[in-house]
Amino acid sequence: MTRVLVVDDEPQILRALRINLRARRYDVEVAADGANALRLAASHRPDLVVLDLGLPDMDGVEVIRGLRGWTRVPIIVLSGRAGSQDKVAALDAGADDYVTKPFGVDELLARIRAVTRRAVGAGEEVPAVRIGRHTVDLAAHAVRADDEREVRLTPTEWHLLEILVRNPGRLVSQRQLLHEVWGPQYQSETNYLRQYLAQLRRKLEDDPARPRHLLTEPGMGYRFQP
Amino acid sequence: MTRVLVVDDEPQILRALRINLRARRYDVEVAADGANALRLAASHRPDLVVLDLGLPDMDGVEVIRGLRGWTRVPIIVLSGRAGSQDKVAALDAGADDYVTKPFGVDELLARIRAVTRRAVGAGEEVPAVRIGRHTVDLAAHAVRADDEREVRLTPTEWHLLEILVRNPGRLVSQRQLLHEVWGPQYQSETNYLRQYLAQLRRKLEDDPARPRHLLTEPGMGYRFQP
DNA sequence: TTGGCGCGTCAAGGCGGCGTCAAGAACCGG
DNA sequence: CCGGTTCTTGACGCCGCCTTGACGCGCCAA
Repeated sequence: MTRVLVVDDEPQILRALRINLRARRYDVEVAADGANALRLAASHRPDLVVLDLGLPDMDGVEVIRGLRGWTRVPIIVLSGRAGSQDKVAALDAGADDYVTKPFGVDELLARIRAVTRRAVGAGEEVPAVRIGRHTVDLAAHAVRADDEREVRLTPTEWHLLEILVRNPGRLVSQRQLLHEVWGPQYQSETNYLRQYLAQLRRKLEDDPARPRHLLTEPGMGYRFQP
Repeated sequence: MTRVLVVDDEPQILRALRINLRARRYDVEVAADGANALRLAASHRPDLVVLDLGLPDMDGVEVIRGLRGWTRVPIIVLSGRAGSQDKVAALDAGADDYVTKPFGVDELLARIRAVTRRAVGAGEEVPAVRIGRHTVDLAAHAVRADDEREVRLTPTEWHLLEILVRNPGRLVSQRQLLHEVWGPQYQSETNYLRQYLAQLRRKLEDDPARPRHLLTEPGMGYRFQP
């Protein structure tokens, strides 16, 4: 059964969605604010998140980022704001769809079917990989050495490592890395990549001079080798 | 570069989308009716289809079904019809997103990024090809020998190999290879091709002196034989 | 038979890209 | 306001990739 996490602060919408989704044989969890949403998502691992952007405690886009830090679960955004800026921000933060209130329940259900249909086969991921003597736990956003010592990574280092780890064995182009970490206007500043890859190797690889997991493909990009 | 097929019968919309997408470095093909859309999709294998539902020759939902019969390429529907029924029908036929006209270009671009982002690594077909004792994985940009050893290719070698492999069994002319790899101003520098084909054979063929997969067609071009 | 063309092969040089170090700028918490 | 961390920018040596030239061979036509 498909598990859905519905995040909204308006009780009547929460109730309406719960009833409709339960009737369609979905397994429904609900949260009324961002903090609870992130907590529930981590503990219950839903197959889909329906997220209202107008939450009392934090910005909806921040919730998206919080989820995207460790999971690729489909996210459908509900919002009263129909502005182009809001849509672009939410979608680029990692949302899969954006529905403007007021919305038809039929339409929302169809969009739910659309995103979940595509998600099957994407497969559950293993958010814990090993690099040298270290374990990278994407879900916990932490790196532990074998001797229990924590390794600290800066935000940029995390962002970079995350992209590479999410594409195990695959080459990731320099352009793609620059785009995703520094923004679309960066595309030739490869010195950034050299700098941060060196940092990551220093912190993670057994022999930073001879990386075995964070590999350079000269002229093309970088590759994480499990 | 991401290939986009835009299907619309209104020339001004076609033109606006083509300009905007080209400016964002998308490779754009256009079609004005459903029959041409299906034909172009089959021959050019786009990474994304933007489809107007109001076509002169056939119903848009039929186009979606025609595509879904053989490909999981992401489909974004454009439509002037805002009715719930139309949205549900298109989405359930296999569309990934539904945008109502008039739409903001920024929003459409964001939705394009959203669906393509999800598509990478998901439903992609697995273009893994064998040459001699080696497996060429185009998606991962990697070559593995049967004994698990990685074979490293330079960017130019990759570029060349990719063109040949994407045209299995077909003759690719020297001019086309030079154009695509070195640029339009190169057309007679066949020594480059000799040089790099020899490299590829050395790295991939069992007996580089007697290639069985990377074949020369004297005076014309080269051919990849699966 | 002989010449020419096209292809495969080898070798050498230039140069761009990569890893590295270092220092200044920007940012954040106290 | 200050100290520490993080990010940005510049410089430099070196390795490897791209380019280029030269040579031999086989095929075809004259």
